[in-house]
Amino acid sequence: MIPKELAAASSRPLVLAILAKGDDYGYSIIQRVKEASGGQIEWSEGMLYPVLHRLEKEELIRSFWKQTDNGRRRKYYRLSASGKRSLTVHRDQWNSVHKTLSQLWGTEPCFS
Amino acid sequence: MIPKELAAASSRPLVLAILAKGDDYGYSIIQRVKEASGGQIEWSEGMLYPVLHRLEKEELIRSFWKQTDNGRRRKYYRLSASGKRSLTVHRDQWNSVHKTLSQLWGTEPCFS
DNA sequence: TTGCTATACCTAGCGCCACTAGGTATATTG
DNA sequence: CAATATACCTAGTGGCGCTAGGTATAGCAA
Repeated sequence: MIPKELAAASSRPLVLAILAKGDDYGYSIIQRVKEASGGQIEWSEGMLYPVLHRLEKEELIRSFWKQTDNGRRRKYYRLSASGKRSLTVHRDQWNSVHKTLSQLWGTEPCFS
Repeated sequence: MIPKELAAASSRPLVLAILAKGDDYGYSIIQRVKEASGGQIEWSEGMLYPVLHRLEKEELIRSFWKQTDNGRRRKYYRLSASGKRSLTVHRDQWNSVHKTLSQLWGTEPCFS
């Protein structure tokens, strides 16, 4: 279980990172995060959708509707140019904090 | 500049990690964090003191007053047994998220 | 037919927490 | 005798995860 503060800090970077790999929609993003984290991170819909709406409002991502074969509709999101830039900023900030924490924990800092 | 969500996620782990190295007081903790982060993380007092009070309320840390030579008083904090346990939990949660992010960013995950 | 589950979207209200913007007090320095 | 650094505190605000609901379609089983 990931505490809410850590969830808040990682939600934007995670969504941006996933969309950097290709367009995706909400329900699928939740499953991807769970998969990528080995089941450690389990997002609720009530957590993700507001994040997506905020990112779209900030124009870091754009949305468009798509129909599947069986008629079910999905709202896909695509990373914008500024979203790509934002992703690297988030990554640098994260790594900066991670380096500090690793150092204090007495383990080797991770420069990746 | 570290965004507020990332600051929120790292404040507890950072304070616990610093106190794990020895007793310390508020004003000094702010400087230690700035130093340890290479100037990247600059905490305000209005951010740190509530954190310390919360941690004390949760009994993860304990406080005691001390007089310096020049007569100025300082409120020192010490990590409790449950605080030490909490530190490792925070570290594991952090590393879990970090591993996921690193993986999605396409860099080698950091297992430290 | 009638549920039940999975998929797929949405939001109002609550509570936590960083941050702003103040306040108090003492020691040092110009 | 101000200005700065040290050292503590807190009320109010806004952002955001989360709970707990809602809507709707597809597929499957009783």
